[in-house]
Amino acid sequence: MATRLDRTQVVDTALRLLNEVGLEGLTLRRIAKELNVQAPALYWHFKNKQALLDEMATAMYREMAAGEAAAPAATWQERVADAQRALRGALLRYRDGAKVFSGSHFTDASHAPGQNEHLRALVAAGFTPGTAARASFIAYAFTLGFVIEEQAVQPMPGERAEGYDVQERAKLIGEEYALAAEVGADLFTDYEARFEEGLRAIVAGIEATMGPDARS
Amino acid sequence: MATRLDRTQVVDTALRLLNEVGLEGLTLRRIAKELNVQAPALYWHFKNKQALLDEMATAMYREMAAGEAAAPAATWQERVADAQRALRGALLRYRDGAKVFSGSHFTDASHAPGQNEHLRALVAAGFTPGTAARASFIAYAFTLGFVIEEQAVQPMPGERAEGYDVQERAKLIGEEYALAAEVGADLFTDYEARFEEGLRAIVAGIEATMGPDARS
DNA sequence: TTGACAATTTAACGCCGTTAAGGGCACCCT
DNA sequence: AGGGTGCCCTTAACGGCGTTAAATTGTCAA
Repeated sequence: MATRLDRTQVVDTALRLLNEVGLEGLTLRRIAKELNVQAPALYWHFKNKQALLDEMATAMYREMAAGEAAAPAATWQERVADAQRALRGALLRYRDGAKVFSGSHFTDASHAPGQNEHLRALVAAGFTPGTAARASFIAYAFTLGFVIEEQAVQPMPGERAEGYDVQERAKLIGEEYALAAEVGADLFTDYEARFEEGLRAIVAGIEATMGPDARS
Repeated sequence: MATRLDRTQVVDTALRLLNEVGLEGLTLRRIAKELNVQAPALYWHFKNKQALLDEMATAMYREMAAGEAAAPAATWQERVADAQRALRGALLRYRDGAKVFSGSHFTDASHAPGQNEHLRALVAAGFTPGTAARASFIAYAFTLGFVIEEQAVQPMPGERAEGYDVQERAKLIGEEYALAAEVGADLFTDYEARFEEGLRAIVAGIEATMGPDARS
């Protein structure tokens, strides 16, 4: 009935479906159904499920690059922060986005232009290429870990997973460990502000220990 | 034949098996076989597979706490860094350790004492409880993201996953994006030193923006 | 009109997590 | 000593998963 499949169409459908059913529910049969097709048809376009997931991760990366390019950053500090904001935004756009992303490889070189430009800007600011790359990776690791934890608690903006009730947690921990009990709200709410706070710390730390003017 | 099962025995066996077969190969049937038992027997001890994985994550956390307590840290900076070193060590001890850990909940409060003590030390150094908790979470997110990426490239110390050959990557990216191509070695090797470098940056950043003497 | 080849379907395989039902075995009460 | 009780495990089975093999359709060129 409908026109024939192509890779892009499959990837788009799979990403849309991801938000409805989550990574666990994202089966080839379910994706195929959404495309009015039988599951083995997908194997004509993708070697296996992992190849489809890889393509999905690459698509998410492209969305990130688009979001990043929108605003031209003045300083290297803002550029590093903006890149992480764009990455977090792209990951949050999809249920289990961070897990899908971290579990996948890029198969093509479509990330190279953006990455190259990012490094170029840091080098222009005084970083060596190696230091620029390692510093960016540190920021990337922070963002990835942050969003993985964030999405464990808030699968989608506005939703809340079970088992992370702050007051319940406090009761479970008990009075003996009052400090640990009291910080529940600081750990499981207000991710937006806490990400910004983390970004400030990461950028300041890179500046102090790896930056163009670092004393080391 | 053998003596009866208990939860601890199942968790220990599952963790040992994890290193042989990885998270993907860690099936209930395989675990049961290792215990000379049929798969449904495990359901007497655990509500479902996730409950077993949760217990495995908790066991990993206990190993971390043990590794951390070994060395008494002098400054809050060293304490934060030591906690992350211990966490990374615990995650690296198991194949896919970071993924298992990040995908699981603690079900009991056995993490409370260590967490409480950690916060207590930071508060004694001049942090507010909330700031101490948020700063620790930032460091934790970095470590988690770092080890997830590390284990994607090096599933176990000494091993190397396919698809991360530095020279192949450089060839794929091509000459047009020389900077991106050149930093391959900075991104996919020498994780030990790069983790320490990241730790220095994180701690310095926390100190500058959230610490007891931060200007804000 | 026929043949080739791309794209899909049908059928099946072995594995997965999980549930239902029943059986053995230790222990306790009389 | 005998019978019940409840823990712990087995056997059997279910539906669904990713994946493969083979047959089938649709499309377009010669």
